[in-house]
Amino acid sequence: MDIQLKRGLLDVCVLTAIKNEDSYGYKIIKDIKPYIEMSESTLYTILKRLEFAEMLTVRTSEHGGRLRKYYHITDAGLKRIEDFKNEWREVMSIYQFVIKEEEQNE
Amino acid sequence: MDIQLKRGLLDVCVLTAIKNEDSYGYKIIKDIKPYIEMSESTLYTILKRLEFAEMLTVRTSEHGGRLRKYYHITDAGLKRIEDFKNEWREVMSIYQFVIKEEEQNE
DNA sequence: AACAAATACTTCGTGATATGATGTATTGCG
DNA sequence: CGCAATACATCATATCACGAAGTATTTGTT
Repeated sequence: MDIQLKRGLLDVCVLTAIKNEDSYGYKIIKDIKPYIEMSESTLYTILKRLEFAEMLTVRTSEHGGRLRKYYHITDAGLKRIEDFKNEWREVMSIYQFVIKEEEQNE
Repeated sequence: MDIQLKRGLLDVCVLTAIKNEDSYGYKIIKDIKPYIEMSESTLYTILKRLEFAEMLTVRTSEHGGRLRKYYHITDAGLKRIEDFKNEWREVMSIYQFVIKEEEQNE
């Protein structure tokens, strides 16, 4: 999938993945995979960015001898998802513009 | 509108704007404006990129004493629009993922 | 026991890109 | 004359996705 097209979706996908239940890096990637592919370096970059933006909080926890960082969504994170939903109308109108012009030639 | 969300749409919007009729920078911005805002520096950067990628060709022409560069879409440009349309299914599945998870909380 | 694969997180460098700021130059209008 | 509109160009900057490479443990598999 085109990188540029992904850019506007990745942050919201990650937030969605932790919305109903706190989750950790490795699991987030696997949960999102059916919808969108994301490398580890990309995910951890995003998680750091979202933490800095206070859209999620982090809690470190031991699990089977391995370190795990659990991410928890904040109100700002929830609002981010709402904003995305509201902006989707604009996105669809742009999509319609592309499709409409297209049809004139078919 | 969120910059990241725009990134995947701008190129295709510009190509769509010149698809049915050759056009020039200033007009493209005005035609697209109802759908998506774009500064001049952004547009000319995009036009140069699309020219380099051979998705459009340029023809300079005099018009009322003023210089005008007319942009004409190529087959590769048309294919770019087709690819965008095909990728839209993936985009919508991601959108559904966000919406679906959302509904579980409402 | 040896080895691979899976789990889990981190850091660094790079290339792509949207945009503001700034500049040049002409036409048209009041 | 002055200003907005027309029309294009360049530069510096900040953001960001990603590959590469690394560290470390656990869980199969042979």
